[in-house]
Amino acid sequence: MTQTHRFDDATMTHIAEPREASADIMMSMGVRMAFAKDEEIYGQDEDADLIYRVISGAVRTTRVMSDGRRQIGGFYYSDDMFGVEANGHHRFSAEALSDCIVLVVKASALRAVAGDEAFGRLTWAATNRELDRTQDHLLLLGRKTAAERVASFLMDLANRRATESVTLPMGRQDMADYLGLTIETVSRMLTQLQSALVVEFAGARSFRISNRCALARMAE
Amino acid sequence: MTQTHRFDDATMTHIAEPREASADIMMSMGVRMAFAKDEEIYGQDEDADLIYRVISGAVRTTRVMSDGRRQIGGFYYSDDMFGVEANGHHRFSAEALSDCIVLVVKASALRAVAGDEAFGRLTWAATNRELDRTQDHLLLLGRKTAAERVASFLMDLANRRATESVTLPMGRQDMADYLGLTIETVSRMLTQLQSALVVEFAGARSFRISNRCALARMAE
DNA sequence: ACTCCGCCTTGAGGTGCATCAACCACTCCC
DNA sequence: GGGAGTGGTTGATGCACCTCAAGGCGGAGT
Repeated sequence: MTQTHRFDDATMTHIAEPREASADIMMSMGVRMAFAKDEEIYGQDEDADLIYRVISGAVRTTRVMSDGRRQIGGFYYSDDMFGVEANGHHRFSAEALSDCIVLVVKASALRAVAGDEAFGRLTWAATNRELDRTQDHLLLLGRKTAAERVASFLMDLANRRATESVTLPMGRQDMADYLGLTIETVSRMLTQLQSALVVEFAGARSFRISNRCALARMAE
Repeated sequence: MTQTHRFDDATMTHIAEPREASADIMMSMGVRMAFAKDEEIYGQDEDADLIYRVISGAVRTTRVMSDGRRQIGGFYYSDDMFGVEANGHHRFSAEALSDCIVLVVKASALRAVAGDEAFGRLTWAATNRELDRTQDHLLLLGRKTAAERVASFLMDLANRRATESVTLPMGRQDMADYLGLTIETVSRMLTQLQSALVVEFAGARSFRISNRCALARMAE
């Protein structure tokens, strides 16, 4: 979990400033679009001339294999940018995790107005945050046990939020497809974490960390 | 495997030009360094003011958990750049896969000489290729079976090379740590692919694809 | 040739997670 | 309230991969 802390620090320092600087421009140029839960925002292999930013709700990016196996690349919450691609096409598809509102801006237009400099900073920061997250995710999928994956996931989520009680914006299937597990295993690990008095659930979608050290230890 | 093809195409079109353009500058500014097999090139969490490029031999990047479990992030071969970081520190460590020669350039100096423009293109291209590879890797680790992982790996390797017979530059342990498996499982899958007449090995480190379609199908 | 050594393969057995199948808790709608 | 739908949990069983333990094989040194 030192990885995650490092990443969070980076978000605070390097990225917050340029993100804020260009945020106003995005806001003024962008179009707000509403998406219903599970609605597709863009598809895998589609051309990507738009960049996106979550205003409210949450978004997931997914890649699906021919036989239906699904891998979720990431979750995006308020103020997170997504859909920034360099090669001009999307490598994942994006779907609304819940009903949500997304700010959509035409990349070429943003570049023209904000200038190459600011646009570059913006996309660079987004891409880099993405790479960082993906690399942590890689270790999780490659080498962590089911219990560690679930613990890591809850830890990450709690770190983003900073509130006492955390709401899970996604269902078990989405957690499973992010963690490379099945819903049943996710469920079992969650009850296991509860009986170990590490986290405490109020309903299926809301939890509190009872023992942060223990959770960090379990996340490796 | 469409993913991988897409990536290869992208390398050819988008990236080849700027990479070549800045290559000369890197060559002229850089220092050639030799590393012995398994020698560390840089360490995880070290500061990153240098960028690297493989001249000969090969390199791996790794992340190690406290209890010794290891995940390999990627392999780098001739002309591949690695070690390009945005936040100024390395998220993986890098080690020589074999005796190798690496071109090392100070990032800040390269930027000063080549100009922000060219430097930006170079690092952007490198980061983006990295993200692309890592995202494919994510699906592999999250959702593919052992057989599919090994098949994908051989396919990728063969696609990079374009020669009839392909030499594996790494041992079984490195393959395993890249694929999220154990050496035994990797070995078993390899013999399985051989008995299915999909690939043919000449010794442990060299193979030929006998049936490319079958291999592609097995890689999903 | 012989032996040593690192690397790879093969086998036997165990286990962590998947699979299959109930069951439970909510919510919605009549 | 009853019934149906949706999402989550729990249990029994199976299997894919891991673990542990022997070999086999090829290169380097003598």
